[in-house]
Amino acid sequence: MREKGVRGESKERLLDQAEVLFAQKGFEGVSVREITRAAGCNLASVNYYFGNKENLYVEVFQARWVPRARRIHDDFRQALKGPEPLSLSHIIQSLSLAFLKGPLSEEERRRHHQLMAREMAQPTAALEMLAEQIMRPFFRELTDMLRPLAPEGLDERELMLGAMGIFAMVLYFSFGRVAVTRLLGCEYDDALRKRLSEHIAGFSISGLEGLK
Amino acid sequence: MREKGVRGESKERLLDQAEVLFAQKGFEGVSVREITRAAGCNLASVNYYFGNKENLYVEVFQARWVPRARRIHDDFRQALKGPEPLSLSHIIQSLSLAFLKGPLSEEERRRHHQLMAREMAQPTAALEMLAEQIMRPFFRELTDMLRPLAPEGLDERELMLGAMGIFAMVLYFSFGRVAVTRLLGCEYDDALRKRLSEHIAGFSISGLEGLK
DNA sequence: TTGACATTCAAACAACTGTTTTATACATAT
DNA sequence: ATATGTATAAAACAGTTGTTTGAATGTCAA
Repeated sequence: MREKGVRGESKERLLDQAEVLFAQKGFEGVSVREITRAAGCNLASVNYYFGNKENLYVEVFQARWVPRARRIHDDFRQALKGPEPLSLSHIIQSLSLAFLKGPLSEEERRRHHQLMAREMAQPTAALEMLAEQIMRPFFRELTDMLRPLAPEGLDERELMLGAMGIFAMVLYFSFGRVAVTRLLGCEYDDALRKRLSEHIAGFSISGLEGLK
Repeated sequence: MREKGVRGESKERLLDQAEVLFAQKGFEGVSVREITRAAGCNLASVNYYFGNKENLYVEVFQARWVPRARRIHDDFRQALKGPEPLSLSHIIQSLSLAFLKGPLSEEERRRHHQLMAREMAQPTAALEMLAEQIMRPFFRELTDMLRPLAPEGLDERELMLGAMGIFAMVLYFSFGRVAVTRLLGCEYDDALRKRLSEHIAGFSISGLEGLK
């Protein structure tokens, strides 16, 4: 039916550019004109493909954010595959590494975390979907891994909170990079990222083990 | 000179309502008309008192956010005043308590953290001022307190990161309440807040002590 | 070639944006 | 009484917003 090279590419370009701009300036901070201009499409194409601006926003999460999240989770699982038995330290270190460095490029990672941070600060229809499809299953998987290793007698919810605390720091140090560098008085380069990742891992391991 | 009862109250009402709305929907998400309507003022009053919308935004931080931050910090210092010598546990517990419960009402606290979270995700002229006037001095004060108690040989920057990690969790569990409750599957009530505060304190104490 | 469908485009829509203007009221100080 | 500075008010400004329209493409199967 459709064979032309350009066919269907507009929709993808729209999703690409919309993701970048939404992450940068938020839903209200970007205009449809800005998105279509960046994507090299006509103004009407957003409404043609997605019905309206809000649907495009949700679709950005569905078609871009979710796959990226799956890549991170896969990267995390891969790091745990090995002959040696799982240790608490190994799990947490792999976890924070997967989110702070992981399979994404520096640019992708910032976009990913920023979109997530925006949703948390001002939830839309997208968060409902993310919680259902990604966040809840992943946290379940994670706590299932941690449970047998955690100090015995540890509350189930305490375990969940521990995992969320790690994410809190990852998100904070990632999307709050401006504040971080301003406070530390240094550049946000690879050296700092490495340091941050080590810090979070070390902090979290002791933190989790102290939850008894 | 001015005696009229209503005199000067418009400006205060504008700041009040602007803070609420900016926290709720962000700078671009709120219109000047919405603010003035909520404040019961004329449309032109924003430009009359503040010159333009952006100045109003910065002034919200200067006139509302900063004093609130000082109240929290004072509350923290007050909790540390006592005959017994300072312990690491005491400091961290007081710190997370001051931010998670502290002197603010539940409503104020959410506004406070949300405004901060927005600035971190998308820094404006306001963050420059906050970093200078509030964040940097407070973190300095905090690290000065922690230094003699921390495990010796601990990097200065490691100390700073530890303090920031605590804030990360406070911010996360506070402004990300929607995600938190959705994941935990429970209401964000006083019981949960208490639990969160205890968790962060416990987690952070072990975390900081493990940074050697 | 025909008809059907998918896609792009420029133009227009009404509604809303931040800001400015002009006029009016009011209390005070001279 | 007059002038002064402060505050409120309605109306208008020019520009942008998301969305819709209708015509013009191009592509495909019959």
